[in-house]
Amino acid sequence: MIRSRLKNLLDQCFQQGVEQNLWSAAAAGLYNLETPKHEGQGDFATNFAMIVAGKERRKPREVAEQLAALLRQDAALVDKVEIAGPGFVNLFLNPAVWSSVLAPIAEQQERFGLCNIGKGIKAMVEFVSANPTGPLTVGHGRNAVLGDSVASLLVAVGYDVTREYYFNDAGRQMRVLGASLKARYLEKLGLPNEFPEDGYQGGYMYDIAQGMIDEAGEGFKDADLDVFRKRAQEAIFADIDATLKRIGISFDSYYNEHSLYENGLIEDVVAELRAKGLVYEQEGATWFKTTEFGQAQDRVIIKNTGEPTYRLPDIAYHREKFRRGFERMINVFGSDHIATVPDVLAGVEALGYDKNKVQVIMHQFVTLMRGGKQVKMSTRKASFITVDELVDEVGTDALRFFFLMRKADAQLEFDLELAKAQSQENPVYYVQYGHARLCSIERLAAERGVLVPELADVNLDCLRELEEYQLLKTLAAYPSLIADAANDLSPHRIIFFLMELAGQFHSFYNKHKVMTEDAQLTAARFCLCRGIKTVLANGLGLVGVSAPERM
RNA sequence: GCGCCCGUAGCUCAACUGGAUAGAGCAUCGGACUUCGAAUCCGAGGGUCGGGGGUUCAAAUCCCUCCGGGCGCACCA
Repeated sequence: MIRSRLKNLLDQCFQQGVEQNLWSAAAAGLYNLETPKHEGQGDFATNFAMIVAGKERRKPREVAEQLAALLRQDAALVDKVEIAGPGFVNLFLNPAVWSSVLAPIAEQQERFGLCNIGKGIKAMVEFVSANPTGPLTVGHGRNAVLGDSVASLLVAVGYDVTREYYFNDAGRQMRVLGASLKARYLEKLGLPNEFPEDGYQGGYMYDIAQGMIDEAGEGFKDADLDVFRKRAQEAIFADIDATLKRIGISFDSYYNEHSLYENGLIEDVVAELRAKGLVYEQEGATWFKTTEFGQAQDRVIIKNTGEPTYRLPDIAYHREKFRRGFERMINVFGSDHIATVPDVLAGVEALGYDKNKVQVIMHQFVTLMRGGKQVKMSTRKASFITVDELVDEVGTDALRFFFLMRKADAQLEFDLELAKAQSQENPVYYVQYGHARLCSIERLAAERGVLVPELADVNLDCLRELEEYQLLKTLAAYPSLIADAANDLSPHRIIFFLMELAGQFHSFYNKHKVMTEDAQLTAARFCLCRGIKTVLANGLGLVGVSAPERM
């Protein structure tokens, strides 16, 4: 790509300078190549001179002059070099260079923008991981979309990605769930019942109870609590699965916390920690010396009841991730789970694994607004908005787009009323409309019998307008944007890129005709449009939003 | 009280991870459809980057401190 060609040139010049004793090798890898914000500062700029000068106590502009002379050698690529400000070296590329981006797009199509910096390394993205106690809520929705898009990004840059859902269908939580269902079941039959104090109050419990009545009437009235637990769990999981499918998410594997017990992996971890002297007994409980790993206090891993706390299975689970051969593990958590992270990392470290291979994406809450007032949500109480309800209101595309519009560590405000009202002027439509428009141009060309040419036969030098130049530049930036977004685990960058590309296209469209009197120019613009269409479709696909041909 | 996150235009958010004159979208005001889709475009106004110190050629970005908001701080998950 153009950027990497230029980066190579810059590195070459750096080497040449070292060989000619213009500067030492001290600044190797420290300078960067950036795209300036303002017109007139070139297509690219480098802080090279300031970095080198800083290392050697020289004047930046003097270094800049030397670098500029070296860069000017490649006249095919570089048109003009200017020194500006405190010592920036601004590079103006030969205009013809930019249109060269259209060839790889045409050639690679839906693969354009992908790369292999992941080198097939096994990576896991663990997300959602909600226990089956109720439908997915808005917070889960953000987690799901974020995790899925991060996984897609890693796939795009060449990792071998597994999407995993970790859940627990045992434990106290689930017993309460079973008891809640039984109470609702009996209630529906008009029989005496006892709803648990901290039971699950959502209306979905009645639905599941009704299902049981439809199936067997009173047949379950003397059934064991466990039967109810199982019924509830299965029904709710099916529901969660259906919701996830609706928003285009599927998992490669599900990992049940309970299996860690069945396979004796929990005891293994305790035994191993004990052998390392990292565990002790106190007041009937078993403690893990997390203070040895920089924490303020030790933590209980087995309660005096003999039951492990959540930490122990979490640690065992992460050890399994390592044992299964994952080199990179990413966990997507809501901010309310932040406290669990240091404990798990301490456990991983204690067991002799590299904790740096585990990365956590922590996203802040979604604050749900209704009529300017915040809606408080709780899974247990009936007052929550589900992902399903959101999809009903705004659709999958808008939902995914909205959840990705903010970086993970910022809170996300979701105004229901606005989301409904905005269904016509939603930002997602802005991008999709660009794609639909491009499709429409092609349809019209076909109707008029205008030949859409092969790229090889087209003279791209006629793309001389400012808008065309900007579009080509943006298209050329797409591959490095994907790499950066993957590197930062920041899918929101794709959203912003798409809005910019769509915006540039809309401006271009309003100012210039694609189909003109000039056959050469028309041909070149067709090629440009196809490039834009491909990149829009690729970017939308990466974040799981559709690219409609009509709307 | 302690830990993590956030504070940028009236509102919701960006800012290529330390770069040059801080940018978009809503909202407001004013323009553009007999011509490839007006779900669009063009223009205008709007800022002590929460306050204050520091680090250096360069700070919204890093460090310290204070203020304000969110989330945690269990032998719940």
